[in-house]
Amino acid sequence: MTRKPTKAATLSPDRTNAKASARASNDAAPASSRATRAAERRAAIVDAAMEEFIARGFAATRLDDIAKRAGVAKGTIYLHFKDKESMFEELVRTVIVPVVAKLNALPPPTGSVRDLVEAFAGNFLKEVIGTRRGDLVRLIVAEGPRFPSVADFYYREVVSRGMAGMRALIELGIARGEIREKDLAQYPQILVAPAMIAVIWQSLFARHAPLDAQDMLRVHLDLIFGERRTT
Amino acid sequence: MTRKPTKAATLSPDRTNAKASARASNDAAPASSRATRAAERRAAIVDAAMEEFIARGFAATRLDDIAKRAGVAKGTIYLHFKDKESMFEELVRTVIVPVVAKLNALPPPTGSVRDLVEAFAGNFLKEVIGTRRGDLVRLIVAEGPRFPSVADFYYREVVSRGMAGMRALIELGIARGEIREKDLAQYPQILVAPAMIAVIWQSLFARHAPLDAQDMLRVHLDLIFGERRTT
DNA sequence: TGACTATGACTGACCAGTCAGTCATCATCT
DNA sequence: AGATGATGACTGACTGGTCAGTCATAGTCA
Repeated sequence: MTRKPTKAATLSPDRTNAKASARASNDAAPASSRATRAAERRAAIVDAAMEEFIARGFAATRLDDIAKRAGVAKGTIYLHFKDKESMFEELVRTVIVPVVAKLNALPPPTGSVRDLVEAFAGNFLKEVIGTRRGDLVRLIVAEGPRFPSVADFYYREVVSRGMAGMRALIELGIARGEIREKDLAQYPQILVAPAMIAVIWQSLFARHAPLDAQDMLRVHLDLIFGERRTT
Repeated sequence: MTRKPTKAATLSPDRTNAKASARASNDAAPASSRATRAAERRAAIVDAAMEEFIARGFAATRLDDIAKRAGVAKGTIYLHFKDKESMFEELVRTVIVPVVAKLNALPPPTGSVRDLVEAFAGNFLKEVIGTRRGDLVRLIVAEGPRFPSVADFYYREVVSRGMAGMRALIELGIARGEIREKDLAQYPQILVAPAMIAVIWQSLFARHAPLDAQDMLRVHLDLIFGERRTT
């Protein structure tokens, strides 16, 4: 009963309007090859899906909403993705791969280990904590158990690499005498734990008690490296 | 069309069987008053719901499954809870309240601050990390943004109290000279971060790389209090 | 024009929530 | 004590609505 039969007569105008507004998002891009257009649409779908999945979680997200937000018809989604599930999986891959690429392009180890770690933390603060990317991390924590393939991918590409990198950094710090606690190299998790907590805190409790993540990370690094002497 | 008319004749035996098996779970408890029975059923529903929500998340959980697991008809659930949503909210309250009660029954501050914190960590390790309770924490992180009331409740009852308690402990440690880092009292999050990470790690990555949470917490405490001298 | 792409109405499965009916338990009367 | 009626806990088939996925049709580009 909710479904209106929708006379064929009203159909055509509707379609035209819908299309016009959909196009509005790309806008003024006449020199697009078919392939380029397709890629743009795919990107729009990925963005929209990310937004919706973060806001509602996998199960509660409607493909109709993703389509509307992307300015695309529902059927179009199925030209790019097999089904909802594999869309979610590919989405995570698509968003995470560039981050991993960035991490691999590590700045060459110059200066003290503390400076390195601090640069890292600064980056994380700017690029992850309190951003869409941070929400994605929370989403992975949320959906991980129901998407082993996503959890596996995330572990393989991000967690294990990140841990290895941090461990190397810690070992360097120990060798140079900047870090006292020898066993820390066994648990790089301790180094990154406050950063992860900050990510989660921002999306759950920022409303109740805003957290100065930057200052917290500073204190944490003081704890590990010893208090900073000058400024 | 899918629904079979189900002859009335087959109905009666079915009912009897269903009831028998349902009763089987309580079993050999003839001395139950109406009220007692009702409480037991409610508890069974809460347990079953917890299990299902943890395994599938809120949106993907079917009330039919909860009912089946609890050995109860679907309608019975609605005698105890208004709807799915408020069932979830009450579930979280029901499970968390006893934990809070336990925390309020703090052991009197005897011995060093490190011993106190260590006892605390030991408890957390045993009672939360790698248990259903730990999974519940992950569930709250997962569903929090879609259930502000749950996030609020959790913040009010657990997080803010926990933070206050930890802060007091840290200040005591600083006053007694056990803790160097003065600013730590501003961020009790740093103290508990590795414990939270352990909870999340266990439910996401234990399969790939099991984590010795106990040892990790030991290292973390060494970091804060300085290396243990004896033993 | 012909191949390819996009559309959105439609279908079928699925599921939260309802409610008419059943029956164990309890209260009251004889 | 035993019989009779009242109560409300419990049941599960059913309803109304939702939504993933399909496909006939329409549009677009080379």
